Amino acid sequence: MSDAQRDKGRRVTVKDLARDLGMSVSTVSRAFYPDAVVASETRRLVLERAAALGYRPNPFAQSLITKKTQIVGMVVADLTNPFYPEVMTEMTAMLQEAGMNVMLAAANQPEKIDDAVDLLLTYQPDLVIVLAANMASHAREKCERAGAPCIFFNRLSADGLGFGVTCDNEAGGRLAADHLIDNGHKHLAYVSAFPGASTNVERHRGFCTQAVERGFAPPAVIEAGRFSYEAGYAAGLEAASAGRPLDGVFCANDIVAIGFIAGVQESGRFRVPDDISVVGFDDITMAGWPTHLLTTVAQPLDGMMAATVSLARELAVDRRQDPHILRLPPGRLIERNTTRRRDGGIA
Amino acid sequence: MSDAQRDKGRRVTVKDLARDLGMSVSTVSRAFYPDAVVASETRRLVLERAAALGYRPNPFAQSLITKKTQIVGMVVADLTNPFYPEVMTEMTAMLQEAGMNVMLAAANQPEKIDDAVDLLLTYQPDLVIVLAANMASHAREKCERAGAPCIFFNRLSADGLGFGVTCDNEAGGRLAADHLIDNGHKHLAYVSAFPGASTNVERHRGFCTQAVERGFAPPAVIEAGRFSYEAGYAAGLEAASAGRPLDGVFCANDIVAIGFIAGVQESGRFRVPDDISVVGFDDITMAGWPTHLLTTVAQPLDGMMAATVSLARELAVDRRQDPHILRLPPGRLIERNTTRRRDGGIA
DNA sequence: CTGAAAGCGCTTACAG
DNA sequence: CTGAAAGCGCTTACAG
Repeated sequence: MSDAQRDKGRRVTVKDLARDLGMSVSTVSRAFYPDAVVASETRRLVLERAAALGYRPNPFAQSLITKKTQIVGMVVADLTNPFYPEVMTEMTAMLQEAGMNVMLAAANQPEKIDDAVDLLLTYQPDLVIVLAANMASHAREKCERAGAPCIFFNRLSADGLGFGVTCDNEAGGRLAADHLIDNGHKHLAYVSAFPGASTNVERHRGFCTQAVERGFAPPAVIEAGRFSYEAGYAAGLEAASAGRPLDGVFCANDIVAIGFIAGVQESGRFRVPDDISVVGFDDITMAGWPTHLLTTVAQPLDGMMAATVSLARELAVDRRQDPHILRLPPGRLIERNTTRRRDGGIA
Repeated sequence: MSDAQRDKGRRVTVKDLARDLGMSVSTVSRAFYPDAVVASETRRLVLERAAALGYRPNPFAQSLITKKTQIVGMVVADLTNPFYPEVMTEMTAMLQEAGMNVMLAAANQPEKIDDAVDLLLTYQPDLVIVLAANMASHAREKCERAGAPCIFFNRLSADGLGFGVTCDNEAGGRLAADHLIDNGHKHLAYVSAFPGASTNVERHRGFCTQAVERGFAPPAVIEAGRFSYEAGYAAGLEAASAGRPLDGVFCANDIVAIGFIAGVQESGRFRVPDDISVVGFDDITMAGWPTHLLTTVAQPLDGMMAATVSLARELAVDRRQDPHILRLPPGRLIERNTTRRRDGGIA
């Protein structure tokens, strides 16, 4: 029985492995780095024995020297949108398959997100991925000062800085406008969520632009104010009571749309889709449930996650890369039961 | 300008701080440990200067010596239940407030959860919290061998080992039975989710026991098989078509109940609550939405999370504690719109 | 009460 | 190609 195995509670270290193999720790260590110069037979021996003993290098000791931690910080807040939990777990799984670990920074109150990020930075993540959070600019700067570039996923940084992975929300907004217009809708409106969110602004702009280009007046704007069911619901109730003519609505995202529809139905004055068609954005799982069957513009989610993970791998190796924004084409508009053709539709 | 400040990119270290203060690193280090013996004036000076320079001890260097990492591993999988994202982020926020950081282990396929846990263990978490995952026993053993006790949240470990924080699901099942029986329901059924889940088993048992004690036959069991909307939906469709008499249904949890109701409605043969009353379990946010207004047994979520965090703090200090299970009383039954009184009700 | 020294588990110049 | 040595940033006996 080897020394390493005898000592039960303790992890196997390079020293154990070196003694076991009758080599120096330097040689053993080098065997784990493909670029390091070691006799190939030596390397084979080391790796074989390491696997047998269950040796795993201690990442803390490693990072003390290499200044890399293989840790990805993930900042989340404001999880009223079911879009993000899906992304969070799926992307964590992908990052773990790439050998990186995810450390979470979460806050139950927006103003505490800064403390959470501070604590996270203590562990020197190689980079930080920001989901959903309205992270203040100084938080991003703090990350970068600590050597961790930030990738904003879906929603971009308010100041436009940092890395970003998103879809072409403007093109998505255009798809929604085309769908409603092609199906004969005349009275369009946009249900706006958080005004400070790039996603909200861009979807609105695309929807508007396309409507105008196709000869319509700029669509009315209904302010929901936040990306949540409750906000959508209130907006739906209010819009139904306002008495303004309305037959085609594009909502900032799915959860707002689902709330909006409930609000409209609740009003008892109009029905979806009989009187009003509603289009969402994201295609979250819930949108496909028989309960909702929401017509929506899909996000190119797999592509966005793949792009984020691949960018993360690059940044983990070399932080010095110019920040840029990756914008993927939106997914298709998925027609379900919350929109229908009106008289005069051309589609 | 101090040495530390001049050197922009680099973090302030104890050495910097010691030089700045004209003390030894030992003394500086001790100042951060309340139990260490240092002149109180010296400690004051150190802490003051540390705050000014933004010094934060490097947790990797610390953990190399102390063998504590202040890292909590959180294992998640199978996130079809919206209950868990809420818990995950809220509990992360609470743990961060207690100075601990959360590292995630996620897998998009159940069989990969083991690799994810292995990678996680590399970072030597002080303990592991298991959410939702059907973590195999050997994974728990692996954690414990690596020095990280496991806390199972909500759903207990299949082998009953490890720490656990859950609510008294059996009492919750009884509440559901009482509510339905008090309101005159005669034909009860339980919609069963994952048969291997302690929550499923216990809720079923409580519901059954209480019905029998009150003079009813053991309620029928409708197998949904999983804790998901889709599973509930299929069960609802099937139950509505089966033609068996049915007027009061208790579902394994909210998301199953929401799916079940949609399935029943879809069948067109019965309506909720006019023909069939449905009770869920959890009181997730969605249950309170006007779309659903689900009658449900609430989880004592705040209590469960507080208990978990406090147990985590204890275990982070001393791992040697006998594993035990904390079982909190269930929350109230919240009556909403998916149940109604039938003739003969006594309530 | 404080400081010099050893050491946690690694990596990486530097010799040989 | 390999090994001895230094060092990453800390903590903690051990002297004094």
